[in-house]
Formats: sequence, C-alpha cells, structure tokens
Amino acid sequence: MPRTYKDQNSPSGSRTLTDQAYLQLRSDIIHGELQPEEKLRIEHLREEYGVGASPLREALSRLTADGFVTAEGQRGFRVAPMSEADLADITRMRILLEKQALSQSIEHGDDAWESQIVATFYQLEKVEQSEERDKTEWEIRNHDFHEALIAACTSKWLRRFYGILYDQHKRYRNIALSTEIPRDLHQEHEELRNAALARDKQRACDAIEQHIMRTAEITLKVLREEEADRENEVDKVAAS
Amino acid sequence: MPRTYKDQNSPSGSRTLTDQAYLQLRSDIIHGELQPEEKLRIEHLREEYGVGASPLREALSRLTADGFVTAEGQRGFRVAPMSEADLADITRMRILLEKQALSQSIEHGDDAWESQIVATFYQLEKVEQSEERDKTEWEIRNHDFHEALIAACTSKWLRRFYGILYDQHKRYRNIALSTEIPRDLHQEHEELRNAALARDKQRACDAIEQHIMRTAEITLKVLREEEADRENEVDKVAAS
DNA sequence: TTTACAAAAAATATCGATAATTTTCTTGCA
DNA sequence: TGCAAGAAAATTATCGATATTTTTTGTAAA
Repeated sequence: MPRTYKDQNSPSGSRTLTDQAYLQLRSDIIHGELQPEEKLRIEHLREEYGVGASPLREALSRLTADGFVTAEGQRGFRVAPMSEADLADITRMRILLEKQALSQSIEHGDDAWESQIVATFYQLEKVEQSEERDKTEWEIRNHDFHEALIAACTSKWLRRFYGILYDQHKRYRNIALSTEIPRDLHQEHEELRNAALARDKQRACDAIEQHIMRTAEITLKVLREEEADRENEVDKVAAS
Repeated sequence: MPRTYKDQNSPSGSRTLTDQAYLQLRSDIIHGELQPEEKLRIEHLREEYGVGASPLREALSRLTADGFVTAEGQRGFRVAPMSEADLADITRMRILLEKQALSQSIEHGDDAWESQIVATFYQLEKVEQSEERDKTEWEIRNHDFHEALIAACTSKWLRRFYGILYDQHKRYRNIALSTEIPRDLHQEHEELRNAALARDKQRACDAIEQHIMRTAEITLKVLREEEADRENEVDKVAAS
C-alpha cells in the first residue's frame, strides 16, 4: 500500500514514505536533534515520524550509506559519531575534491557558468550583508554558490562524493554558525567569485582551500570549547 | 522474524537476509548476470533469491547508494547503466584517489606496511605466473595487493570512496579479464611494489596512473568490439 | 561484593496481505 | 491507421503480526 506525496523535487513528482523519513531523519541528525551515537529504535522512530518499520529501515539503510548512521546486524542503527579526526578527514577530502571540481569547471565553464556564479554570489551577498542573519537562508544560498562554482565539472562520481562530504560537513558547520567568532565570510566568497571569473585556477584553489580550512578551524575551536564545558559540568556533579 | 546466518566477516558474526541479498545481487550485477538497465522486479527477485520484499528493498536501496542500481519512486529499481563515459569518469576518479591514498601511505607506512606489500605481491605473482589463470583467485589477490599499497592511508572517507570506485570498476574489469589482449600485468604490479618499497611517491603515482589507465584502455577496446559485434547481429537480423 | 546463569522484557528483522500506483491491453472514434 | 480513454493486469510500497535475537533483570553461588 504505497503512500506518496506530490513533490516538486523528485523526477516522478512524488515522494514515498521512505523518502520522507530519509529526509526528515537526515535533517534531524544534521541539526543535532538526534545526537551522535544515539540509538535509533524502530518502534520509537515509528511513533516520532509516523512511518512504519519497513520504510524506516529503508531510510536508515540509505542514511548508513551516506555516513549519517551506523548499522549492525541484529543490533539495529545508531547515529554516526562525530569527532575532531572525522572533521579533519572531511576537511581534507573536501579540499581535494572541491579543488578538482573547481579546476575542471574553470577549464570547461562557459558564459552561462559565469553568469550563475554572479547570480548566486549576489544572492549570498544579500544575506551576508543584512542585519539579521537568517542561517537557514544563508545555508541554502551558500550551497547554491558552491554548486555554481563547480557546475561545469562533468564527473558524476566526483559530484556524488563531493555532495556526500558537503552534507557531512553540514553537521559540523551548524556548530560553527552558532558562534560569534569574527570572520569575513563575505570577503572569502568574493575572492572565490573573483578568482573563478578571472579563470585563475591556482588562485581559486588557494581561495577554496583557505575558505574550507577556516571553517574547520572555527568549528574545531567551538567543539573544543563545548568539550571543556561538558567536562566542567562533570566536575561539578562529582564535587557535589 | 529475523533470519540470520553465522558469517565470519561481519562484526557480530551474523548476517541478515538483507546482507545476503545485497551481496548476491551485487555480485550478479558485477558479473553481468543482471544486465545494465535491466528492470529489477521485486516479485521476480523474491523467487530468484528466496528473500521477501522488505529485505530485498533494503538491499536494493543500499545498492542504489553504491551506484549499482537506480531507483525511481513508484517505478521500482533498475540495474545501473554502463558506458564509456562512466568508465572514463571512474578511471579518472580512481587515479585521483588512489594516488592520494598511495602518497599518504608512502609517507606514513611502517615496516608492517611494507611487509604486507611484499606478502600480497608474492601471492599475486604466484597466480599471475601460473599456467592456469584463475580469475577469481586473481581478483582476490589483486584486491589484497592494492589494499596493502594504501593500507597506511588513515582517511576513512578516502577509503570509503576508493572502495566504491574499486567495486564499480570491477564491473568493467570483468570485461577486460575475459580478453586475450597482451599485457604484462605482472611487470606493472612489480613496478608498483618497487616504487612503494623505495618510498618514491612520484614514481609510485606514475606507476598507478599508468596501471589504471592501461586497464581502462583495454576495457574500452573490448567494449567497442562488443558494441560492433552487437551491431553486426542487428544488421544480420535486418537482412534476413 | 562479584560472577554466572536463567527468565523476562525489549528490540530486531522478516513475512504475507493489501491499498495505491503504474503499465499494458482493449475498444471506440476520427 | 493513429490516437484517446477506460479497464484489466501487473507492480510497487507499506502495514501489522510474529519468530528470532539481544538486552535487562533477578536470583543463586562463591
């Protein structure tokens, strides 16, 4: 008994319950509603998400492949852990793949490619320079800008892996966004735009590497502060 | 009602029906038992593999994430297509990632790493120099050798993507293996071993690039011949 | 107090039935 | 002959029930 919803984003214009559960679970993991290493019990999720066991298991299987969930036969599913080492790994890989994709795009991109960079940068700039920083809107426009930068990369596999890493990093990125550490994001994006439009591969690769590294440094700093806060909490409990 | 089988390879020593279906389906796709773009009907697979709809759907979802299957809501699953463009893409990506993994391993590898290269090369050499070329055994030992070469690469994500591409290429590799095009595979592997043991990053990267490119060229040649054969068949039918 | 074992409770993975969706076939009309 | 509409057949996706496995709890012995 299929239950579907019409959706503009899927090719057939419909979305199964599996798709729905997948997207909702993924969002909840990225935004920290579901904690690292938290046990994902089917019966609980069933009540929480209003979807039966079979579509839930399918969605969790997909999330396992994406790296958001870990699975163990007969013992069910857990939210995947987060760590400094994982963040460092994702960062390194993102740099490797995004530099590759960006270089290819600079080589192959045409006027339409350039115009999309200009357009997405314009929209991103608007949010970055507004008084109220709408984080959700910023995330959407940031994604669009980065996608535009690599849009002329024709490697299906590179795009797939890049997408996985971008999403994985989103989980950590949400942490960095909630901090007030000073950073001129806008200038970093502007340098990327300029280098790409100038068709300067080396400059663009340097800029993307620094951009990604800066995000990672800030996130790491925040992670460490939170770890220190959590240890202070533990000390207080032990002392009382 | 879980049905499981004790298996030495999984962490918990057991394997679900989903795991079983996944591995069997994957093998059948790689070995061409299931053809590119072939429709995968659940009821047929149910009879063929002796597994119910739910675990089958889970296995197919996982295979979709691996790139062996394509899925479309309400329209089911199909074996993923193969193409020259896909082979070229996989080849480029493999070169990028394997060079990276190999370089890291050369930097970080210790004596144990070297000894595993020596050991796996020895076993591979045995098969490559025997009169009877056992393709299945060769594939296992080839995989072990390549894994040993990159064993000191600590990037979890790089290993994951590399594994996906290695498996994807296996599907094309099976085609190249069935041909008699002359090639000194043994010498290529020997050069890799020597460069790695000499800790010569540049030489090793050159060797791996040539090795992977050579495989792709042969596979492409075979693919084109098969395409020509298939067109001759069509011509014959039209003439009669 | 710790360890081992058994029983109970909870959770997991799968099955077959079934509602919903898609595809195929048939019929009628221009 | 080709196209459109409707009906029939086939397929898909999901549900709730249930056998199996894992975890938790309770008890006894050292």
